[in-house]
Amino acid sequence: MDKSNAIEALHALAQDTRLDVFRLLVKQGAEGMAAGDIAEALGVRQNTMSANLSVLAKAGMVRSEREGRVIRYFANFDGMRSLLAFLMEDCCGGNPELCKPVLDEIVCAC
Amino acid sequence: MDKSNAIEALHALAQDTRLDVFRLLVKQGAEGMAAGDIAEALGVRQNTMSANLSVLAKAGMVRSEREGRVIRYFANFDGMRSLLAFLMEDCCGGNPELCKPVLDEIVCAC
DNA sequence: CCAATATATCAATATTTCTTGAAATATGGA
DNA sequence: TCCATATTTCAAGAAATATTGATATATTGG
Repeated sequence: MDKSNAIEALHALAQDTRLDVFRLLVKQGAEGMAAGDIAEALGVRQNTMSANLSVLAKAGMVRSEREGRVIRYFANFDGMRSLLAFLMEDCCGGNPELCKPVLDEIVCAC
Repeated sequence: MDKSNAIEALHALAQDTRLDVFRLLVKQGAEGMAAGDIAEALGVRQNTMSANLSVLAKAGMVRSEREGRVIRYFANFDGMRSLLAFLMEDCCGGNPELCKPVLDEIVCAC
C-alpha cells in the first residue's frame, strides 16, 4: 500500500453511504450481499449505490463476484489490513506502549 | 465513536498533507512535533498547515499541547483505536477467520 | 431471439473542500 | 510596554465530489 492507495481507501470510507456499505459488508462477512440488496437495505437509489460501490471497489475496500445476473459484494479484509498497516507504520519508534492499545481494542470476542 | 465522528476522522486522514502529518506524528510518538516544525518538515506553508492540523485535531486524530509560544502536536492513538473499533464492529458474525488477519498484520515488531 | 432483471455508465448540476494572502491572537523577552 | 515569534482565523477563488435522470450493458428464462 502506498500513499495514494491509502488516500483513496480513506476517502472511499469517508462518506455516509459508503461507510454504511462497508460496515454492513463487514457484518455480512463471507456471505456478502447483492448490489441491489445493499441499495435496498440502506435506502439508496440503485445507480447512486452502484457509483458508491465502484468507488469502494476501486479503493480496494470491497470486492465483488458475479453470480449470474447478481453481483455480490464483500468487505475486503485484506484491503483494510493493508490500510491499517500503512497508517501505523513505524509506530514503535521507541515506545510500544503507545501503539499496542490501538490494536487491543479491536480484538473481537470471537 | 459514532458514524459522524468516524466520517470526520476518515475524511481528515484522506488528504495528502494530513495523511503525511498523521504518519509523521505516529513516528514521532510521545515526542510529538511543533506546528511550525511539521510545516517545515513537510514543505507546506504555515497557515495551510495550521488549517490542516485543525481539521485533524477536530476529528480527534491528533492532539496538541501549548509550550510557551510553541504548540506541540501528537498523534492521538486513542482516536485511532476508536475509529478502528467502529470500522470493524461486529466483524465476527460467525467467521472469526475473516477479521483476525486484519489485526495480525499490524502487530508491530516492538 | 425477445423481454425482463440486475447493474453500470454518462453528463450535468449543486455542494463541498483546499489553498492562499491578509490580518488577528497569544506568548515571551528587552 | 513594545517588538518579535509562533500560530490561528477569515474570506475568496479554484478544484473536486455526490447525486440524479437517462441510457447502456450483461445475464437469464421463455
